[in-house]
Amino acid sequence: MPELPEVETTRRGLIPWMLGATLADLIVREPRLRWPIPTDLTVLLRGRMVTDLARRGKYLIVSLEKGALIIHLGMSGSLRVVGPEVPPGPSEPFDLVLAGEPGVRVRMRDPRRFGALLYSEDPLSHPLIAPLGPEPLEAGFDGTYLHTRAHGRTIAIRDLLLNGHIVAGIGNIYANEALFEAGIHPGRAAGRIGADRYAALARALIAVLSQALEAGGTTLKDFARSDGRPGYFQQQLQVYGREGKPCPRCAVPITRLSGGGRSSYYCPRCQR
DNA sequence: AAGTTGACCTGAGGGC
DNA sequence: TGCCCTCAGGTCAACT
Repeated sequence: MPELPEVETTRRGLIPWMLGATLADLIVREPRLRWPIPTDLTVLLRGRMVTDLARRGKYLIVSLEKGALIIHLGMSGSLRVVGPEVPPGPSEPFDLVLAGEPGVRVRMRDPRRFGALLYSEDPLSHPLIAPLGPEPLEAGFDGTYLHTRAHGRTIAIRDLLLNGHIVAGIGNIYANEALFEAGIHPGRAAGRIGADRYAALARALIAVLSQALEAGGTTLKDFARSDGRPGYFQQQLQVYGREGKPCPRCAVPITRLSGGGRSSYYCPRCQR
């Protein structure tokens, strides 16, 4: 589920609660996520203060006085701030309990268990974080960068965009939306797209991600902000999930290409 | 090296 | 109502 805008929305929602707070406890109800939650983590974390809350791609990095937590929401994850009186549901693997009388906690919900809670002394050197490509909403990302990385490659441009080692934080929704915006067919070989079109694609990615962020992300099914509200960007989706519906630009029906895992949605007329 | 496929999981929705 | 099938926002590991 959560791509860059959803993870960033989550980060912003958590900041007022977590920044400067001390971790009183970690309650693990289900350690079997994508990687097991380390067994000694609870003891390790108690009493440590949160000094920073950052995002890298789709990863949240909770920096502590010493070390950091790395959290990934997988396909179906979300983090919510709840009081101690709220009973945990069956798909809620852990709570990060904040120190202080009310017993406020950050509760992970993750039905498919593709998420992760890991610990690292040096998160930026962690094998999951270090190889990530540039942040699309920061300096250093533009059409020239994409064009260079795509040189000579036959992989479909949609799949190149999904590779976090090329550019961080892009998932299937925003890859499809940006390709529509830029008028590029999702199946086109990445190495056969010119510099000018990569410039348009980089601009489209930045625009789509920024607009989604403003809307609080996209909620198709599972995603909730840290206060429980949904995102609203699904109302602005142009092609994703709109198979058979008219292209907003030319009214030709949107095509869905499944075959091989994740679907591509595109306008067969506007996108080449 | 680059590209493709399978694997990890649960839950929802459609067809019969 | 219920069963079976397909599909889903991610991404690593193991293949070719």
